[in-house]
Amino acid sequence: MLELAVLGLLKEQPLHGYELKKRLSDALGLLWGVSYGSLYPALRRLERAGAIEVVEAPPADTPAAPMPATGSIGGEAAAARMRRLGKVSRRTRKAYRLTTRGEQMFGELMTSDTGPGADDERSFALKLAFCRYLPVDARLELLERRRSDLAARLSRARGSRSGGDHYALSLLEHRRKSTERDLEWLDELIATEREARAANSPQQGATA
Amino acid sequence: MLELAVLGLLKEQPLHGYELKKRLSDALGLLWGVSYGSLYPALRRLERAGAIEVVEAPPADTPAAPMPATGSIGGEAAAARMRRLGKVSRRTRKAYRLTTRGEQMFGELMTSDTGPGADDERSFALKLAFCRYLPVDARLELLERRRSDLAARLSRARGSRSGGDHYALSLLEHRRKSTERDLEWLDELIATEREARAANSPQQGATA
DNA sequence: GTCATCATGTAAGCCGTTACATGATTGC
DNA sequence: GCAATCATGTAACGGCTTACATGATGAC
Repeated sequence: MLELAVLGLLKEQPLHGYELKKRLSDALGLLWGVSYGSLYPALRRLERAGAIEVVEAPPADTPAAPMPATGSIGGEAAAARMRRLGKVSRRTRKAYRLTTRGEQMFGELMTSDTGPGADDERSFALKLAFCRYLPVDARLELLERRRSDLAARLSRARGSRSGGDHYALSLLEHRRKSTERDLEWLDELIATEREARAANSPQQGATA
Repeated sequence: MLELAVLGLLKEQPLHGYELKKRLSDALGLLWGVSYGSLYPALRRLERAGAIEVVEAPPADTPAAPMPATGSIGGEAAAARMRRLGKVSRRTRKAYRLTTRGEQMFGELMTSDTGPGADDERSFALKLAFCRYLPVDARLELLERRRSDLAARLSRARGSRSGGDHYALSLLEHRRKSTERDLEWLDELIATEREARAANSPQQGATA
């Protein structure tokens, strides 16, 4: 999971560990707080696996300027200050770039439904955050897999005997409603996706 | 967390490992799937810590009969079949019972806000499922602590720059709504709790 | 020179998992 | 006897955390 997050971030631009950590904690951090103790080992694993490599030419000091709203904020403040002061800040940092093998690995991780925590909340959220890199069909498959997982959970929840006191019941009920709303949301996403696909290949029947 | 779940279940009645696992997977299992590999070591830890002890007199073969809807279902089927057939089924099982130290430990775990995963979803759900054992004030504190955690998360989510594409935005928006609903739900629980407290000690001012 | 920040890493440990090994009891 | 189920455990591993150790750079 961490590796997927790293690969996804590096797909956009080369970054070094410190910056990666900040982006994981800022942009995606609303749903994740990663620590150095897991990030750096992950980077080494990925490097050994040939999925990423150290970039020799420095990455022009976090070049998020031309893009409108892609990067994080906190990381930019310091960099912007340095730029204003005319400093380039060549510290001992190692920026990593995705290799071809890394692209491939990213694709595998994005579409795999096996492995630990394949159907959990965070895993899906992460994949959704990066699913712009997927072809439409894979995107739809991701959404529909999640949908069927949630539907299964919901029917289990509905079929379960209501064992417990007021609090347990309230909890179960709240979770049930929450899952129902998740399903509605997913249905919207799926519908949008289907429309987009239909618009891109209008020669096919629309109701298929 | 596992230990809290075990203590909570044993508070109701003595159980052996196999049955505990079933209840964790059935009743609470909608939000948790525990394996033997973690359950039995946890039982040993708890026993060494003096929180639970092996019950010598067999616990009358899972005596959930007098209670209306407290226990799980799946576990009862087998037991009921045996009862029908007149067998008592004295296998090599070890039933555990909560000690005084265990009661104390349960209280500490229920009210502690430190430790790993103190503010995560599952931890709160678990505590809520057992909070009938808490005094009203502790219950309110639990609910309000959770409320303030969620409120903080929400304000962070609102203040975050909307970095990302359609999918990331949709995800953030959905999570924001979801958190808002969690807060509403918590507010209901808190209100109910306050009413109950007021009803139990009506000599105090109602608007305090 | 010293402090804050940037930056990279290691070590120990927690909490849980899967897979495996073992054995008792009962139904057939 | 044999298979299914009940029941208890161990071994190996995974992934992530906290705490710690180290050092470069730049502001003042």
